[in-house]
Amino acid sequence: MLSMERIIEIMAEQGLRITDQRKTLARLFAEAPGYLSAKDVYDYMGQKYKGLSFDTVYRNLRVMQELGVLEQIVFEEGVKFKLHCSEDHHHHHMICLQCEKTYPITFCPMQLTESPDDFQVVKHKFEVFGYCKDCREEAAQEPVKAAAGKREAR
Amino acid sequence: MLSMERIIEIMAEQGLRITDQRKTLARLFAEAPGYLSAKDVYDYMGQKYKGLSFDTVYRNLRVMQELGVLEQIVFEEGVKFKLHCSEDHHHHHMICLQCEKTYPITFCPMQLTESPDDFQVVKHKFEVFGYCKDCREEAAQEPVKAAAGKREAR
DNA sequence: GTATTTGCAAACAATTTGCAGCTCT
DNA sequence: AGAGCTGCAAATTGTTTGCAAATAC
Repeated sequence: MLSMERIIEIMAEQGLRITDQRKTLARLFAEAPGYLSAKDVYDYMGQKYKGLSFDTVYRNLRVMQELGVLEQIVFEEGVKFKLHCSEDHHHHHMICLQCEKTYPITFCPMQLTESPDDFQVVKHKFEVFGYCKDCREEAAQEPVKAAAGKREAR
Repeated sequence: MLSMERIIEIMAEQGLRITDQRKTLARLFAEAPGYLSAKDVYDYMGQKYKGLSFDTVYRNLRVMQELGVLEQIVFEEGVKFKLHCSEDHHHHHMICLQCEKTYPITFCPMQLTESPDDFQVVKHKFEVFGYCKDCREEAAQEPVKAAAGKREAR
């Protein structure tokens, strides 16, 4: 995964200016374990920069996404961002519903899927959602939240 | 797949009123081959009902979705609707990027995916996008659009 | 010094809500 | 008749834009 320094470097190489705000943003994503929404970013950055505006957050998220530093995913609950996976081999993710951390799945179902009716495959999406080990252990300690971990897998 | 009559029946059973507009809506979905956005529905319905308002469309889509008649899917381009799959066995879809028609995939990759790190799986998403036979043939006739069919599969 | 960034306000798109009148049953 | 629909206007949410002032290089 990219380090904060490397992110800044990439941005600088493209002629972008390295503002204090962008450094913080780079650090935030370099350290964030999971997905972040625009609001998450705004809330976090807002602590440090009073008077921060939402549009700047959006602008920077977009710039970083166009640069290939961030990847944007559409969840049912909205759009979220995280560092673009640098692994070059194609892979998928297991995503924790609690902490939103992702775990790679090397297996790709596409190899095993036969295309009926001459369907020409262009792209595919395979995502697994659930609870990661850490969150399950945490849940086991807090009886209130434990129930959430009990749903049936399918 | 549900027929227009069956949809109306389901709605009536729940004490919902069967308005002319809802009948048209039911027919639209019963006959639509692919996904429809709220705007698609509005545009179509608007032809017949002048003075139709967007909020009524949204309200009816929501009602039908809560009833389980429609299913809602979030694409990158926005939210779309289609009749809920009545097949009771779990399955996935191939979705045509041109006509948005869907083709069932019986194979489920989840059976073959091992969960590392004690990840407790709750749900998963597997969707394949591409061009269906019909749209490819159409594209082959129209040289302008043919290029769209040439992208690499992965 | 100059091109980029930023915050502000305002625009925008998609969706939801409150309300008064109209319509199905 | 009465509960449930509908259209209207207005509110909400999420995101984008134009502009002048501030800042990085």
